[in-house]
Amino acid sequence: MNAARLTFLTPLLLACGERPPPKGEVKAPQSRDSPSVLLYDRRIMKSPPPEIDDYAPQTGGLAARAAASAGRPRYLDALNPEQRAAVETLDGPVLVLAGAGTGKTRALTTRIGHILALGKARAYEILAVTFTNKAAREMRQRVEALVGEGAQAMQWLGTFHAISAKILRRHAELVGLKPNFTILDVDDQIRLLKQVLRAENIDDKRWPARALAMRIDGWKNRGLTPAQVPAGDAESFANGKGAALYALYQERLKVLNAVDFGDLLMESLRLFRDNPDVLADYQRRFKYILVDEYQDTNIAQYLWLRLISQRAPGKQNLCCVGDDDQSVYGWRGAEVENILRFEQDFPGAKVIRLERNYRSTGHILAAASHLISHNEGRLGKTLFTDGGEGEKPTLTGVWDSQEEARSIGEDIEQLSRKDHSLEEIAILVRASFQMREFEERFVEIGLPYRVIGGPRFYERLEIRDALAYLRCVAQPADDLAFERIINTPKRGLGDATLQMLHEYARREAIPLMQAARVLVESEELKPKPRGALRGLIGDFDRWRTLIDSKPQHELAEQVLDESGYTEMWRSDKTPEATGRLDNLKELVRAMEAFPDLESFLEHVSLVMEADSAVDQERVSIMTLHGAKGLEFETVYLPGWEEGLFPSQRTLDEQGRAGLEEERRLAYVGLTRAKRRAKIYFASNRRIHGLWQATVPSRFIDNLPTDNVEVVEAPSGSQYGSYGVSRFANLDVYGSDYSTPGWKRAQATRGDAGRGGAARESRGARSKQPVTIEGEVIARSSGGSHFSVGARVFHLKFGPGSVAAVDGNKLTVDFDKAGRKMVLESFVDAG
DNA sequence: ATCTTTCTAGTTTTT
DNA sequence: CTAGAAAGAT
Repeated sequence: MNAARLTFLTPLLLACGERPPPKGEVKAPQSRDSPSVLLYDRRIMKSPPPEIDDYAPQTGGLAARAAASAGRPRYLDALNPEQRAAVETLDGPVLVLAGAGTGKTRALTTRIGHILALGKARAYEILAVTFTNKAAREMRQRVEALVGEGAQAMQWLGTFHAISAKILRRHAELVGLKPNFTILDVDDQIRLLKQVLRAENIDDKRWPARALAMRIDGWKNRGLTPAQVPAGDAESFANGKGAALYALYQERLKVLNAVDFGDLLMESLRLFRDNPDVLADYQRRFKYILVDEYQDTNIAQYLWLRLISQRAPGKQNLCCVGDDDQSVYGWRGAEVENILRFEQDFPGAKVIRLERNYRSTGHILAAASHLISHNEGRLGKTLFTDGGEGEKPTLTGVWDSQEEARSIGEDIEQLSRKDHSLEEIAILVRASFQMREFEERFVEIGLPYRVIGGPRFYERLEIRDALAYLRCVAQPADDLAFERIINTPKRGLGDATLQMLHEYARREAIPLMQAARVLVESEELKPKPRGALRGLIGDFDRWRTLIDSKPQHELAEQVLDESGYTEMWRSDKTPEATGRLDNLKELVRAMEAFPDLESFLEHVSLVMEADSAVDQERVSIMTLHGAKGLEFETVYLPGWEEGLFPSQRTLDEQGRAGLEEERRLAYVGLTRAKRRAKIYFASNRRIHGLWQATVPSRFIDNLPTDNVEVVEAPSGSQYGSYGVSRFANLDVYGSDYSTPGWKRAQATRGDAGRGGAARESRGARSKQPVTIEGEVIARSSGGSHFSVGARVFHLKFGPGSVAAVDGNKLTVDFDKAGRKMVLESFVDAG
């Protein structure tokens, strides 16, 4: 205990003005037992961002200014009373419920500035956790803008995973790891699981490694070790072998000295539980804890926070900021319950609501608020704005997804002609397959666009290959990396050779690289692979001698050239080869910014992203999930159809909770808009290659009539007139609720149909030309039920005969288009 | 060992 | 429909 306390003081002393000693002489803060801890800490000193223990208040900085004017600091004046409360309520647990666009980040960063200004804690005594690297970066920048250079001393500002990794490296030995453990990405994880499955003779056809990976992730999200996996859960995979496979996987990870993302949290939990003194250190160190996007925390993260925030009773200076209405990551383990339960979890917690919205106009806010009010499990907030009413969100029905893209494209061009910046326009889709049609259309009309969220830089094939080479150089025991590149480019080292290496490596319990080294000297291998393998090992040995003498980016270039990897793509004639070569160049360039190879690799494993330059003005196309936290003048929300949005799958798997999460997603979408929100739905959409008739989303019924305007698709549109009649159909479906999705919703949701939907759709109806509506209703309610064999005519598919009838759905064999499932109301008697 | 064909499955995504 | 992966052919 004593030792622990003393070591804890070390950084404190350093902080009081003394410069840290030169690198080589650094005394490890946690030098209790393991020599490798010391080793690691030397490593850290070199890595970015540097550990700055010598923070001193800047002369022109905030602290100084605050001290000078003994009254209330200037920066508080820029806040509204609630935000100010969020900043100034420093002691005890605080939950800030921050609605969309209410200045959440501002409150959070100002709070950090405030703590520093008052001298309540030093920068390195504040723990600030975010979910994404982007959020962390943004927070750092904004704190920096507030307090100057001091923000760099925020060494505990980062993602849950980055901070856990940092803690774990310091105490790796205590959880059976070496401090230089590797962090596996999803790809490695799956390949490792495949090996485990094969070793257990489990058919990875029937039980795919991906599925197991998902389960294991799920367990880790819930903080469950293999032994703690509930029996029922374990049953569900490979006839009850789930938990056992999980255990085997963990064993393999330990052997490889590796962790996956989930382990970063799991292992730090274990570290804290098994080593109360270590935990106590951190509890003492972090005088103030701030958590962003609390609604997205999973159970493991919640447990982690609970442990680390338990200082002396009643002194949990924990401030969580979040919005229960924006919790959209339930499917990957986030627990809305965490935020709903905050007051019970942290007794005496103060709850502060930020409800003044600075982003959207009145109508948009009203529409969004009304929509979300259909959810039940929420803490409840009422957003308001002082800004004007603005334009009403619009609702447009179109014939099919192609017309949707066409129509939105035209709309954007019109805005663009009126000097609307393309940067301020976004198309937010539910699922990424929706993006393609927009891309195709935009390419056609020459509208510059940018797809956000696609495969990220570091996830690309060529980048992963290149990284695997570098990992092998830096880390000869990295089996997964070695395996990845052993035959890339082709060297004639195929399955047979790899199999042999594996067997030998397992028998001798040594890394693959070492096994290769031994086997090359033997006669086990045929001459050809033997020579190739010897060459490869020789290359790696040579590159490895250069680690300390050559800058890492030059080394990388050399490795890629000499291995033949660059050549492989140069001789590749496929169209994407040039792009891949460019990416490799970009990778080498990105490496220059790092002090050495190791710190680069650490950065990459945690921060799987690279920033791309903003060149030209472009429209953004992204998923609703990807749009969280962003804002745009104009937002297009296409694809509001049952089955797509809300997603049928979510409904099937999560029931009512899933529906509410989807609705929150709709809320997130609407609240991204500052001035204009434009909702679209199509009557037909191609799903898995075949055209399906679709039904407008029930969320459309959740919108308030008074704040939404129904508009026709642009008149130039090919199906303009159908657009109107299709929209009239909205009422037909909206009021007879015979769709499968609706029935399911009613089954899962006790109070379904509370009348709201019906009431609202009537409003929408009043805007429609009566004649068309009458016609459509007459046709639909006239009960013209088709029977098997009847001849029918469909606008898109032409003539056909009915093969089967299922409620209002018909299976029709069309003469030209083949067999399709269509809704009864879309066909006429032929 | 590698190239070609066949099959199958198919949200959302960060770390 | 279409990308990616696994089995089959050379």
